Amino acid sequence: MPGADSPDPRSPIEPLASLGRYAGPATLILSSLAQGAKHGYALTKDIETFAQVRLAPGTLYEALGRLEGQGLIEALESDDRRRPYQLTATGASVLRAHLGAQRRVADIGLRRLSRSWGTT
Amino acid sequence: MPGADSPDPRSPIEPLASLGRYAGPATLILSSLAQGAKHGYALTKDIETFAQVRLAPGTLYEALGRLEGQGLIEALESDDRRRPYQLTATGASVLRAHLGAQRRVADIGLRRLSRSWGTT
DNA sequence: ACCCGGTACATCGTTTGACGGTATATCGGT
DNA sequence: ACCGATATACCGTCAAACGATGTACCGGGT
Repeated sequence: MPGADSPDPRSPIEPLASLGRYAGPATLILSSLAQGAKHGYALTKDIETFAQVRLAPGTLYEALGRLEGQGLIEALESDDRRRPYQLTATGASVLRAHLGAQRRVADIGLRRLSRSWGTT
Repeated sequence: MPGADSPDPRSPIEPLASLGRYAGPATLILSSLAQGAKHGYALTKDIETFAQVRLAPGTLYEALGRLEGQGLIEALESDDRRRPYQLTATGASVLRAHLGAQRRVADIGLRRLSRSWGTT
């Protein structure tokens, strides 16, 4: 029986997040921008769609500021009130390395899981 | 050095971490335990090996406490001074869901990257 | 014309996780 | 006996994540 008598399963098992502070707003933003330039609000929506994660406005805009300061993204000047950002070459290579590592780690974990906790 | 004309590339592009606060000590710990029960120090070493991430002692033991409190892992009584932990059934299913989601997101990001920033 | 909800961004205070340093103790090898 | 590796615990600090709040503009419906 899926342990129901344990101390404090504080949240009901949401896939991402739910493991303490969610790890990667930055990763999600960069992954979204990998598709093409977007402004903040569009990022929120896109991320919500492809990752099922809702970033709080504070999280989003603060992360954008940081990523820009690190040269991973850059702002495009806007015609209207929207502030679009695009990935820089550095950003793309950092993201590639990061996602690669993340994917390798996830694969290892999943392999270990099926060995000891076989779904099969 | 790579990309030196941007504002503040604060760290030199280490694969994991380097994107602000690293996201997933909890994930790493659970993934390590998916292989079998381990005590704290052994976890540090294993994680260092399979993920190239060095968890600070504080990070490790505090995370262990939280994970136990959430019923995702449980302590085994020890013969000596080591405190081994093992994954619970809940922990295994949470981990599986999390790694699955993480892997899907990573795949999407990588696919987007190769479309717009072709590695090929 | 008016209102309302969606779009869009900025800023602030609080919480909490990540981190590293320090302390402590034991064990094995030389 | 010493020293480094093993092993855990307990801090204080810092920054990131978050939600709330505030602002403002735009378009559609009534």
